[in-house]
Amino acid sequence: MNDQTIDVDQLTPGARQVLDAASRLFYEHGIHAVGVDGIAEESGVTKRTLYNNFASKDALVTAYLQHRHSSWWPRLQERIDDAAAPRALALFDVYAEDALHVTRGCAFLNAAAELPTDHPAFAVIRHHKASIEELLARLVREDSPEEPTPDQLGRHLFLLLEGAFAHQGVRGRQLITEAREIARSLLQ
Amino acid sequence: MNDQTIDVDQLTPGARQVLDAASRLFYEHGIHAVGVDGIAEESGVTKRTLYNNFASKDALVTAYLQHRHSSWWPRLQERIDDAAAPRALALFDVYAEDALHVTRGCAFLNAAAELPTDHPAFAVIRHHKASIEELLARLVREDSPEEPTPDQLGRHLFLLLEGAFAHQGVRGRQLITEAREIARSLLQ
DNA sequence: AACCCCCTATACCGATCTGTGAAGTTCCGC
DNA sequence: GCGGAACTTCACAGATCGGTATAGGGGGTT
Repeated sequence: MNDQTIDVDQLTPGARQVLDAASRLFYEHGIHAVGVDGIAEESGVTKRTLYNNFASKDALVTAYLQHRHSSWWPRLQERIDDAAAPRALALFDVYAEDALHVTRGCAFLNAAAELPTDHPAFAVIRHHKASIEELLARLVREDSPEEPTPDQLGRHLFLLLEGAFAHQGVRGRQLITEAREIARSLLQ
Repeated sequence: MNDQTIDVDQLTPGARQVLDAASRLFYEHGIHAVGVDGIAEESGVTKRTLYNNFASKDALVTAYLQHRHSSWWPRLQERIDDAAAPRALALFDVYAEDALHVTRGCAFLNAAAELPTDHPAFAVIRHHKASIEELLARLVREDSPEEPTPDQLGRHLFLLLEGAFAHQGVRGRQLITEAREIARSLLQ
């Protein structure tokens, strides 16, 4: 399924440093505001090493989002597995915890705001958001089988979650806890 | 209140062309992806004229968002005035109509994703979003006085609206109509 | 030993970035 | 017809952009 995911453990040390530095800088300052010179300097590696490991800046941007998704997703799954019904609230909990260091909102929506829709990374963005929406829909179907319209409830929770997350960089992190409270009341 | 708004009618013709072209390009391609050379070329004026009317690219970015808010807000108010209760749904209607040409989601959230938080335009972004949230809260208080927690319902609608709008560039425009349907059911 | 891979350093490419300088033109109100 | 605002063209500055070139060092495998 995820044939494109980045296996961090098999990256060369230099490549790992490049990806880490690029992730920090892209998220903090935006993609177009960060140059490859800055990434190389921040990662303690020369541009030659950067281009030995990543074909282009665009490829590095794609790897940034792929890695962000593929390292976060198992952590979310773990929290879902440990949660009691309604497990959908576990997503809000994870987002609320992340909010302490994820101070500029959703990295995927931020990237979508900057990239052309035919950029290779755009497929990663769509995959990430579709995964979350499908996960919420499944959790609602399984945990609230008496619900007459589980699909609509799933989308309802998705909009609450993403609305709060999208505004995190503008409004701050209390919005996500308010969204969780609203979601909790919806799930009885 | 709005001492910083741009009065389009008293801009010089060249300045107006610059602002229009910059607005198109900033929204379509992002702020950092667009250079002043491209804005000058697209607007049919020279860079000299651009800098005679705007102190810097940052000032032009700020004017772009100020104008976008100050030209859209009266149109929204008009629709609110003409709407029947619950008037909050009129916001969803306006967003749904805008979606036909506003294909890359919210210009203010997109800008917030690219700009540093101390950029002058960031205050415009916060003002815009606070205005919408306050408007929704007021409409709910006035139209649904029987509601036990009108503030929470207002925030609930805000999150639905903004969640759908934020995803418009990724998921397309049917999400906003689904959000409207959910909002309608919440308002009975 | 030879080889290969990954790394280093430094210099360079053409293009583009924001912003400025100087000088000349068009148009409008007085 | 004059002044001035707004415009034009052209050139340029200094920096930075993404990306490449050359040359060599360090360590592990065979």
